[in-house]
Amino acid sequence: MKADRKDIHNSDIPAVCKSCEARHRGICGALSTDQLLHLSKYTNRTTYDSATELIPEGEDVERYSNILSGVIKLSKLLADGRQQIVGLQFAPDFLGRPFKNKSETTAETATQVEVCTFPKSILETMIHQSPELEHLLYEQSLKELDDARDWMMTLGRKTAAEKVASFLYLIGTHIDPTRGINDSSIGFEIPLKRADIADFLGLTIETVSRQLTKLRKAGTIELENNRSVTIKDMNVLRNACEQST
Amino acid sequence: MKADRKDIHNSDIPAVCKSCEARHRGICGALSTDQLLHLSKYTNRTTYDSATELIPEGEDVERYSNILSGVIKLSKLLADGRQQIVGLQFAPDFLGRPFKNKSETTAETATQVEVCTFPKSILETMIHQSPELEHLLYEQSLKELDDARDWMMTLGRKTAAEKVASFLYLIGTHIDPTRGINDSSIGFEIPLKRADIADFLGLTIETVSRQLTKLRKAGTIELENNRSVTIKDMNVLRNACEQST
DNA sequence: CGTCCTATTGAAATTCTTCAACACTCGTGG
DNA sequence: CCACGAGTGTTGAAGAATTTCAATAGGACG
Repeated sequence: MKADRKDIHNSDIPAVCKSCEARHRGICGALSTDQLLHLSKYTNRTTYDSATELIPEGEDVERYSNILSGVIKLSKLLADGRQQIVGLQFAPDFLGRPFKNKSETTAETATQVEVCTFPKSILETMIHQSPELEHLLYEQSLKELDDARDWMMTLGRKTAAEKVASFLYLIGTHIDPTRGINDSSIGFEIPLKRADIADFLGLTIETVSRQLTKLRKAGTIELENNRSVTIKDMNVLRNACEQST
Repeated sequence: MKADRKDIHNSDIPAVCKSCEARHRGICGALSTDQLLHLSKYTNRTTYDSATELIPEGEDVERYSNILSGVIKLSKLLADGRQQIVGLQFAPDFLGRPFKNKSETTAETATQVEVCTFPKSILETMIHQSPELEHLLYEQSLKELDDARDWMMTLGRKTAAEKVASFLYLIGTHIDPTRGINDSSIGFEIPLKRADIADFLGLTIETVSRQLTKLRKAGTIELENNRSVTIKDMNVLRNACEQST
């Protein structure tokens, strides 16, 4: 992957892009210095509060984004109010649905979020010029598809206890990119409130709460307050995601 | 979309490709006559019986395919045997996971299936030469991602009755591409047995059976035998996919 | 004709939800 | 400074939906 990135001199890079994760691990890594410069003329860095709706379901989107920090939830709504979160996105993910005017999902911030937005048209022009850019977008979609299908297993076949464990495991493995892969114990802030967790897992708030209590009483996790959790041993948690017994 | 396809003279097209749906609506539409000719040297048309495992989960895949007829199910397995079908694929879908050696899912025929297979390496070389080909593959992945997320709503938030209705609606809208969009009544063979339907919906065989009986008694469907069904009115069925009451 | 595979149906058991009460935190305004 | 209300989370008890267990039936095939 690294070899695919354009060989650019750091000095030529637009200032806003210099230390940007989207350039290192996101889609901007596919762009040449010239392209980066061109794009940066139209970009807009913005910080949003938690619980801000960025892309309403079914409405026209005029800008795409790169997520710079924070967590975004993608959700769907039924007419009677039932909700399902169909994906979580972390930095430096690309946010948007290329080649389609209307989004199939609502995108909403779950935490405070910083994004770098740019007009749809600019990116789509660049896609036509740069197969490498389209390739990176394609790769992200394939990854999202793999993730979505993994989660379908969780939604369709796992018990409430396994679902909650799977959720904590997912967050634990995504929230902090700098975490060593071998750290068996980690602590973090859960980026979602109970209602969101419930909507992500296809459960009720109460069931989520009860299962968290059960994990706490079993010693698998510690809950400092509602949001901050410590996984005592990720291996134990991983086992809890799939109780073969 | 049609304007994007290469302008080719019918006489130059390889014989096997002439009436192939993969060329009209599948990924081969992105190929020039020369490319089609090149690819066709390595293709292999095969027919498989129902319940044949084409791609085992986690194993190396050496060939990709286009589905020419029939239905393929993509599934995942937990250690204790619980199974979830994470997608169904119909003609002329492309089958395979590009840019990854190991498949994340098992691909198995649900019905008798005819495929056109070709070596992974040939396609991946062509992808590098033809951005248009990669674009079509990308578009299919985006569609699969949209479908997967739709289904996550079904798995996570719908009742058993709504799930079974959603399944019949999905099949009814995919099984016969020639069907008029306005036909309110349609009949078809359900391509999955009860156990598969259950694995697709995250239910048990018994619950599926009971819900089908309920739909039959309500007059929404007719069941000629276990496999062949008539939807009396697709609009009524669509409403049953999401009972707002 | 017996066996395997598939599907249906009933009754009991289980899981999860619903309903209800209560606790905690935080910001605001008296 | 404290009271109040909104928002969030926990816990218990009752209820509902779905699963599990068990029995039965039909069709395909040797």
